[in-house]
Amino acid sequence: MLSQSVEYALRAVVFLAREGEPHTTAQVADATQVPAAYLSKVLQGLARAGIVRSQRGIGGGMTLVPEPDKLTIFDVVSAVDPLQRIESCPLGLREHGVKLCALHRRLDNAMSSVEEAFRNSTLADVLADPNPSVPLGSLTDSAE
Amino acid sequence: MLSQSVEYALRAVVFLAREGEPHTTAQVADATQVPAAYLSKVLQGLARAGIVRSQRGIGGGMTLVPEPDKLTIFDVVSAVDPLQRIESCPLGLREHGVKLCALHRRLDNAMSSVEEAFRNSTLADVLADPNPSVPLGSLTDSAE
DNA sequence: AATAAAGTGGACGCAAGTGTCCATTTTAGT
DNA sequence: ACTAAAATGGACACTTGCGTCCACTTTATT
Repeated sequence: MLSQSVEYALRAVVFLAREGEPHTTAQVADATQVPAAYLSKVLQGLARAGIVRSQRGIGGGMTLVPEPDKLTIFDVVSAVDPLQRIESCPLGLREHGVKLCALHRRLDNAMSSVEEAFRNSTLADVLADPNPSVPLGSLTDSAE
Repeated sequence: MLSQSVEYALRAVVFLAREGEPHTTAQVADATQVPAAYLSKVLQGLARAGIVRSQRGIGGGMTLVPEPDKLTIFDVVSAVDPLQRIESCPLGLREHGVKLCALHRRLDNAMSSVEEAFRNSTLADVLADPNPSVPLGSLTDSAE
């Protein structure tokens, strides 16, 4: 339902939010268990969206731009692979104007609940979650 | 987010539920604005799942098997392209046992809300929806 | 038995998502 | 200036979802 790219992007963003300092793509890839070359593309997308800043050369790497409490899961999803809401009836029938038919109304309501849940989850929320299982095998704390 | 096949399957099922009588794939395709040859494959999937019964030969066609109030959107989605819930952390880290980390807990909660919404929508509900926009350009009533 | 209507199955083509590789560019440090 | 580190961009390969086409089988009707 959510694409691989979204999954990778979220892992990367959580990692960067937790670490704070700039990290190279290779480091992020290693910590998040994502193919480095592919993650590179995903991060480029995040950079274009202003979620991440990239710095070339020695000492460079990727840094999270927004404060973790200002960045939501929805923002990340939107940057990589936006949730597609159903705006108008896919049948394109004139009978259905702006209003959605019973079926698509229900489908879009489901999308809406997902969007809402994502909008209400900031990165700070995720990091602060009491759940003992850490979001990522934190490289620095107790990597293996 | 939901696949094209799911969209097509739902349109077909709504149509069949509304009509009652057996209809050929061509008729369903025409009424639902779906490529006939492709719809054929989708319907085969629904037939395998027992949601639809197919009858060959003259006078044959596709018929909905369950009563509309016993068939949910969830059933149709599951038959065609099941919602994939997140069972265990995709990272496969031993630290995370059965429990999901904060990130994936949130992602799966979103999936969960979608599943719940779909489980609570029967085809009968969809047909009975007060919404003026009909689910499909009903072929029989006022097709064009 | 012949015929026409209908679904079935398999092969194929196309596009998009995923993933890899490499040459190039930018940049910090010496 | 030189070098090493890092991101960037483009080309390529693989897989999957979407879609088409056609030969084949099943079946009702005459």
